[in-house]
Amino acid sequence: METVVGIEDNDDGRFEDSGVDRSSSALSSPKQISNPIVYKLVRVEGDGKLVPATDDEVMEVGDFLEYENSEMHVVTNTGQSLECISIERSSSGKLRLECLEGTAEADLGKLNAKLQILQKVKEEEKHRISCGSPVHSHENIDSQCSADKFPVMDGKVQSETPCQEIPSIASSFNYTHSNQSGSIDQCSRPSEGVIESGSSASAVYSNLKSDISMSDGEICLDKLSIRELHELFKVTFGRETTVKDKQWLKRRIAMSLTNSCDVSATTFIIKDNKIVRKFEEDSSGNMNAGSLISSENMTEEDVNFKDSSAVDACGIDDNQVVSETRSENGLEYENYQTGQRAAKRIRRPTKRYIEELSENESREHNPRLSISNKTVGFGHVSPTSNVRPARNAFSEARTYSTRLDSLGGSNVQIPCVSRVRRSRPRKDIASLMKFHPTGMGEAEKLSNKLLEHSSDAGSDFSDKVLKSRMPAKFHQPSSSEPVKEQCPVICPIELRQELRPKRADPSGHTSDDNNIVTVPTAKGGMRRKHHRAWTLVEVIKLVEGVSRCGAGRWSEIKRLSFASYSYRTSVDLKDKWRNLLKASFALAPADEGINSRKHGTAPIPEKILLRVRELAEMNSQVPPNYSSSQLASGGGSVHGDRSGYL
DNA sequence: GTTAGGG
DNA sequence: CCCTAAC
Repeated sequence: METVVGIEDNDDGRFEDSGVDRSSSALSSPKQISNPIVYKLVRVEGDGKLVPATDDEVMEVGDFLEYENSEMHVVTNTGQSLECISIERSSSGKLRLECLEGTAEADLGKLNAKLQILQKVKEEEKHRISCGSPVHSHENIDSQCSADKFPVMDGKVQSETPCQEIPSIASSFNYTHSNQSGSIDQCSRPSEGVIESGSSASAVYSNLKSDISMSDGEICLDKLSIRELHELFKVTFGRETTVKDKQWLKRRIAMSLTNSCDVSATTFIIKDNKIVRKFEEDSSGNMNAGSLISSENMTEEDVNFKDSSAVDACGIDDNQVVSETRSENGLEYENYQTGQRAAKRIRRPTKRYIEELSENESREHNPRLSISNKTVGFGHVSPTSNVRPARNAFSEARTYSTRLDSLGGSNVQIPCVSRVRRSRPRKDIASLMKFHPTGMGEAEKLSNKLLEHSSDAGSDFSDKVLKSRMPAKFHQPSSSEPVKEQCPVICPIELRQELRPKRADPSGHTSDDNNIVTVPTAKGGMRRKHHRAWTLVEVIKLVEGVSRCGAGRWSEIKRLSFASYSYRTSVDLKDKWRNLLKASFALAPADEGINSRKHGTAPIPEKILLRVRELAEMNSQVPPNYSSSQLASGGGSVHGDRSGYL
């Protein structure tokens, strides 16, 4: 299920490349895997090296993971990110980052938190590695944050409103990327899509890193005794843990912290002092946390954090700020939890709120997408720990939403194709046609052939052809003997049509299924509009049906003639008939019989129109506009008895 | 549920 | 094609 990725920071301040890579890879890998995120469990040695977790450790982790998973779900429900990332900084000075992914999907927030943590860690590493000097102006930090947000925004979705959490996440991602791409060579991952915006962000990030770089003090959850961890856990989760696994506890706490980011920043009493101090000491760690937090919202606190972090980097210590910002250490996390929870909680709401908003918006755009987002956000977070910022959906879910997969702090943007398809039926049909040789085309061909036989050869395959042909056919019969001839003609047509319908049906179904285009209505509701052009065959059928059943008996006509056309409703028939009627009367009386095909505008064969008119007359459906005179002109042809037509 | 009419 | 009123 989940593996824990441990990233160590050596006191040296450098990340082991391997370690980083692992983390990144692990993170990245998840996206590949998609749902199941597999993390490698790594243990951080005292020296800061990453050591593959032993079976026992794995077991522990597994328990932890499971446990977490259960919790994770809860967390996810709460809106927290599934993954728990705990960053520990051992006294030795190594920073340990643990990422846990519960089976449950991680909330965006959690992911964000993770990412942030990871970023922080990375940052710290970077700092250590690249810069020993921590000093950077907060501006940098802020800019970074903002930049991160933006990038994130871009990457995820073009969310107009920056979501605190999301931004934070984004920032975190960015950070990670930036770290990876930029300062952190260690991170195997090259910054990718996310980085785009991140580039600037990365630069900033690098700055941050420098700022963040942990000077010395590291707070390590590791340092904490199990009991302490338990307490922290209890405080964090409100329940006691029986788990004895320190790592697990750490992770959990880290998770809570991540959550806590959302929840509260209050420092943990027990560890607060240590943590706070440590945080203070470790600007980098705090910075990370701060960045996370800040990312969520550029709240004052965040700013403070950043500032503090910056300050810390500079050497200035803001205990409070530091504590908040420094989440890396378990202590820090704790602090966050306790102290910042409130802030985080506040933020969370914003997040969710934002998400919801985004979702709503996205929904408006794409219901499905929005839904998916919702699911993700609330509890359905995909195992992959995908973070979908509402923004993604928000941006334009339709086309795609970028999905951020954070694994082990690596951020991946995965474009998600919105479920909603707006392609038109035709396309689908075309596609279907491709797939199904026998599709509409053939049916049409058949119908065309029939038509050709009956009347004249329409060259066109498509409806146009049919139509063109049809008129001739109809025309002949109508001219000579509307009833009889028409019947024969019609019959073939119908047969063809029938054939076609079957074939068409698939297409139609597909269209229905896939092609349904949802159009946002002014109301905001989605309106599914699947447009299927009426084919000549259909028109013919309709005419026939009307002749048989009489106009107005649409349901019956549908049953009889359009049984195969699932996509044609009685209303559709009615509408079409209405249009036909209109068209038929619109035709110049003189032209009626013969050249009926109007200018190219009216694809419908004159003959058909004539029939329509006849039928209309018979049924006295003549549109008011068209005086009887017109009908009269057509009247000659009109004679056809309904029975005859039938 | 179907039909008619309007948008 | 969709929506709604009316039957």
